[in-house]
Amino acid sequence: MSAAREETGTETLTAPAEDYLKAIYAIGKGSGPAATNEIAQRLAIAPASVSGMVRRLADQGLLAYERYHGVKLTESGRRAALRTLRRHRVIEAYLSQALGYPWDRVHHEAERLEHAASDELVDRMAATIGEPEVDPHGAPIPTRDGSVDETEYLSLAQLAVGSAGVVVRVSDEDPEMLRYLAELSILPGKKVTVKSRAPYDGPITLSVGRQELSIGPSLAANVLIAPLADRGGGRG
Amino acid sequence: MSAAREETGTETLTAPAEDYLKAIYAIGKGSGPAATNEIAQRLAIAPASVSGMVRRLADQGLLAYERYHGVKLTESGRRAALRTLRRHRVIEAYLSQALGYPWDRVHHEAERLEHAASDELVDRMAATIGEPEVDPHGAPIPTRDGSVDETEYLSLAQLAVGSAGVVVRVSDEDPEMLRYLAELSILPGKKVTVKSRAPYDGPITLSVGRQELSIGPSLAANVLIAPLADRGGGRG
DNA sequence: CCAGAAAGTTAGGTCATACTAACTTATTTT
DNA sequence: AAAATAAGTTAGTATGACCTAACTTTCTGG
Ligand SMILES: [Mn+2]
Ligand SMILES: [Mn+2]
Ligand SMILES: [Mn+2]
Ligand SMILES: [Mn+2]
Repeated sequence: MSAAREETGTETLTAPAEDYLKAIYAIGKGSGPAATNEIAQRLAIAPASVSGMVRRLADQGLLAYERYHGVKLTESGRRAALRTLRRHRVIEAYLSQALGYPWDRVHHEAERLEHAASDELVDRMAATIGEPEVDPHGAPIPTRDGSVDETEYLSLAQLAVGSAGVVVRVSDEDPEMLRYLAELSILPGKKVTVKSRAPYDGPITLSVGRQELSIGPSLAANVLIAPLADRGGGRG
Repeated sequence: MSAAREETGTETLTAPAEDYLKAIYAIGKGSGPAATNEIAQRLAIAPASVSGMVRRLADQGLLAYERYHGVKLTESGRRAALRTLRRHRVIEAYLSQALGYPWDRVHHEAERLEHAASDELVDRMAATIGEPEVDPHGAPIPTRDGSVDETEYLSLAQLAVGSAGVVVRVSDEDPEMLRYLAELSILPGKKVTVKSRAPYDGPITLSVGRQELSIGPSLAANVLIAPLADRGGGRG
């Protein structure tokens, strides 16, 4: 076996490479293999381009790649992904807490800064705002040494009718959605109770605080919940 | 004249393009033309590569380029250069003031962040630290609308023996030099008096506060001074 | 189990940015 | 003013990252 250019140590990754690794990590959280098409879709890139990039990343020892069968992160790839994820989330938290940046725009800004900020800067940011454990959307921040809370939560769309939970996390990419969630006051930390769910992708009615409201299932799918132990938490 | 692709508006500049524009601005402060070799040297790039890049920037309407005779910034190029310079210096000031970043390392960090930070972020940073007018090395920060103080100062190497001045600015790129200057307490705002200068590039003796010290001319050339009006300020 | 659909790859471009080597133009020196 | 030197450009190559079009492999459902 003619060993390809293995990881020689810490050759610096390009911004696109870091974004690929993050995307691959996000798909199947490092467990299952990530499909070319899904990577392509997440990054808004043609599948053909993904094939090419994936080969390069595999040559660098960051991915295990089997032609026609998707990719998985290697240990080294996972470390790199988590390093970028930490940067991204610390930056989001810092922008939000230290600079009053609105929560619907931190993601876009962090998406570029994550590739430019040094570890030292990121650590200083984290220290300055008191070593936050989650970003403004509730996503857990990996630690310096590369561990993360990988708890999987139910989405609001999966929560059983009648049960209650606390919003732990919302998806962070769509500014318009974030503004709408804030308007409805569906925010990390808020307690919600599912009142009803209409069939055939119908609206979900819930109470947040003292208000009652009704949202569509695709919005609900973007809100993750930690169930409060009362009336069972499984899918309804 | 077959008009090349003129500036169509605000096509986003790449990081290398922004660095070229900054370098060209720094050479001859927008007045004289910048020589290919000098651009190459500042950016640590081969002269041949500069020829290529300069042509592309000229095609974008950012430079006036005459083959074999160097380049000048156009109005649009100058604006772009000052936009990047503002980002760079605000970032340096912010890192230093808000995050306690040491002054010998802010430049390196800002050199990357300047290409990733949005105008909004830079403006928030500036606001947070009270709209600074100079960066940690004393360089003036361009305003949002693109004006800068372009006062030219004498260097400590040019200051007449016997005359005094205030350190306004030191060059910012070499961390080791910056640490040494801090050690000698040659810092922006400090008053210095030139006591003597030995011929043939000999050491320059000066007093800073109550201490007397002696530095080489190449270090002195990196320290800019606002003369205090007493015993004439011209070259000695 | 096999045809059609879906998924994925290769082939062949493009663009930006850099390099070295070879050449051309400009400047300086004699 | 010619020769020598310095400065600058072109030619040809490489790499990374993207694209579309055409092809191949895998999956699926009848
Ligand atoms: Mn984000
Ligand atoms: Mn990114
Ligand atoms: Mn600087
Ligand atoms: Mn830069």
